[in-house]
Amino acid sequence: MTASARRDHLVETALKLFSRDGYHATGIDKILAESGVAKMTLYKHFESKDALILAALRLRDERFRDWLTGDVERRARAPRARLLAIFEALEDWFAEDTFSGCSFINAAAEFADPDNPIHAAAAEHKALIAAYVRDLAAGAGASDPEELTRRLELLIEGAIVVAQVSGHKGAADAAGRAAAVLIADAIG
Amino acid sequence: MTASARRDHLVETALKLFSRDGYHATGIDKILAESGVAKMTLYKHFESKDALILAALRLRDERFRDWLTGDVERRARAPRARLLAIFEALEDWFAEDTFSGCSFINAAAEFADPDNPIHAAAAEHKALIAAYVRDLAAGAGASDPEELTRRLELLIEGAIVVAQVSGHKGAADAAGRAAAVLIADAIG
DNA sequence: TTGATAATATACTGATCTGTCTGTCTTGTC
DNA sequence: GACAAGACAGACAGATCAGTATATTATCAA
Repeated sequence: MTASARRDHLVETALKLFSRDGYHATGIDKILAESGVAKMTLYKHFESKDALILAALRLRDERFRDWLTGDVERRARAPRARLLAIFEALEDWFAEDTFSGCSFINAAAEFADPDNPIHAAAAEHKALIAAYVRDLAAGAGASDPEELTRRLELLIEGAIVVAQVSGHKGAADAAGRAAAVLIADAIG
Repeated sequence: MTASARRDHLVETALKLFSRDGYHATGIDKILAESGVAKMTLYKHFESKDALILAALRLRDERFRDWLTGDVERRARAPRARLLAIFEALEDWFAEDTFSGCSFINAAAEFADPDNPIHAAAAEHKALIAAYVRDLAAGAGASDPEELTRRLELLIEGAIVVAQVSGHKGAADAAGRAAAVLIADAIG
């Protein structure tokens, strides 16, 4: 196994455990045992646990946005339909048996200080998602794409939280219905 | 100081630190140092740290719902107006300098297992909030109060998350405007 | 084959974690 | 004032935490 493949495997394992068990609750040793990587190898690639967390979040960000945009673009073609397709995609996500909320919301919860780089990475991820929504909202002809984006973001984040905290997997469905109303109001 | 006052002070301190720094990141020793209570006193009142977390969440649930309903009822009288007043109340909450998200969302993030009593307490809190919204939605004459409640819940949770993760304190405002649209759609 | 590179296992810091134990001191009550 | 209950401080257990040091083994190119 090459060095960069080992690094990737480490980050992959870290992401899985951080997402499942949380950031503080997941110790370095558990990640090492699960990945079969030596401790010195970890600290050759990353200067600290926080740096590993950041790498895991970067991987998650990349992977999640690739999946979301790909899935949405497969489901629908017109921007307006794609806005609604976001919520169909969310529904599939919530139904995964490994679903345990959004890694970024969870990270921001554990690292509450906005100046913490981990918290900042979470905010950055949300900003990138919002940018994607904004493109679609503008393409759909919303009179105020910014405002529509803000509103749809609320539904997206709300659906994620309700699905995770209360276990209502139908949250995405309800969010989709609410989104339809808000989109109609914003476009006419 | 009487025994129950000491217990209350302990729970109070625990709630403050858990909310500010997180549940795993806050050690028993820090709570004891901050509250000036001896370790044995803690373990006389609570059998474990988890039991203390549960007590802190119970206090928070009680206090938050009292504040929310009181604030909403002070702001408006008609059920429909009260539904909108919820978002004005949220705005004030987000503006507090100690605001660091919802203790229950954060707890559910750190204790992801739905069977964990702490996670269950978070779900219970959200169910009680939803019940309050449902009463208002029914009183406002919504044709489907359940559905309107689901939708408003998404906006409420979404606003909390956006305010915390992205620091957009205006999230409550946007949520209120979206709520107005959804309420008009649900009532006419 | 040789030499360099890199990953390995293991042991070790020193701190911190939850939870237990002991013995002293304060408090309230009769 | 005597007594009992409860809270105190502080040491301790045993585990785990992040991170470092060392010495051995595997890999791979020249």
